[in-house]
Amino acid sequence: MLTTTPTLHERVLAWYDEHARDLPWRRPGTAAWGVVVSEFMLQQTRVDRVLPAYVLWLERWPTPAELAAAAPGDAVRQWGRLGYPRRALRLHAAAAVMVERHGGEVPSSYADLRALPGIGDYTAAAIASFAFGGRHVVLDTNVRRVLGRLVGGEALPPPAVTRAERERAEALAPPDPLGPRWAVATMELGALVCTSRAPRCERCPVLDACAWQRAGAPPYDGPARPRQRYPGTDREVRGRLLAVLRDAVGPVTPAALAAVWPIDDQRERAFASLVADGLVPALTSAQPDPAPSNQRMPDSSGETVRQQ
DNA sequence: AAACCGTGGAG
DNA sequence: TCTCCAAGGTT
Repeated sequence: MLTTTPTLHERVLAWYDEHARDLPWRRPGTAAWGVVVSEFMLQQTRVDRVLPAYVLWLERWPTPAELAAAAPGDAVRQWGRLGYPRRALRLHAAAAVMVERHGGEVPSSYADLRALPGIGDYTAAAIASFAFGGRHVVLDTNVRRVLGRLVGGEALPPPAVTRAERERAEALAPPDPLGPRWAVATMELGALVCTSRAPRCERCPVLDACAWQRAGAPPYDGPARPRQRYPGTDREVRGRLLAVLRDAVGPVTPAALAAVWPIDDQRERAFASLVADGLVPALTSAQPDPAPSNQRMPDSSGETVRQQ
């Protein structure tokens, strides 16, 4: 019988068929909205942390319309400690646009998706591909790393997406029959095998074709990657303020906020940025439950004030 | 276009 | 322990 050696594409897809994780947003029948929610949550957040949050979110808001009808503050609270809580506000805003301009449905085209708040190049391509079967170049950190090693022969991709990377990804897009699965498969390969720190090259289905491996797996030598500091920065202060505001059952006193960080001007600056982002307004707007009026609530100018 | 925006787990 | 960084987006 006639056998031909599998192509690189076929090998990656075969690997995916055997090793892909069973993630809820990949299950057949998942609504586009589920894909949207998963993609927002997965922005800079690992799968294992997203899983429980994803389930709870969809139980509470199974459709864009239901989220859009909720208060933004509820979205931020439901977001919990996933991180980057502006994503919760943007997801809420995106749901509102879906209701207002797309009949309550998730738009299927890349252009319409790209126009929604919180959706950039990657997320638009991902939703269009995964939820609607479109074929787009999906260039996330995993794909960038996989292609960078496999084709480019480099340990890690440069700090920002380059044109060369995009052209390389387009050149490698498989012919039609393999379709949009190429994107998920390469992402999964990057997540499980071709990892950033300690790649499991023994398990790689295309090890023999890897330019980086062939070159002896040289270390990264590109431009310095910006290191993200956290301790002592405004981000840490924001995080602490957020935790207080998010977890508060009733009104929040200025003293409770002050207790979070001892440096007054830094704390006030962080607070002001939370106001500007809409996070403080969302978290301190009148709740349906507790009685309003003379509650002491933070204000936009400083942290000392009361609710209207 | 460089810097900023949370949080937590892995190595 | 401490560093790195994780399905990015926005300004």
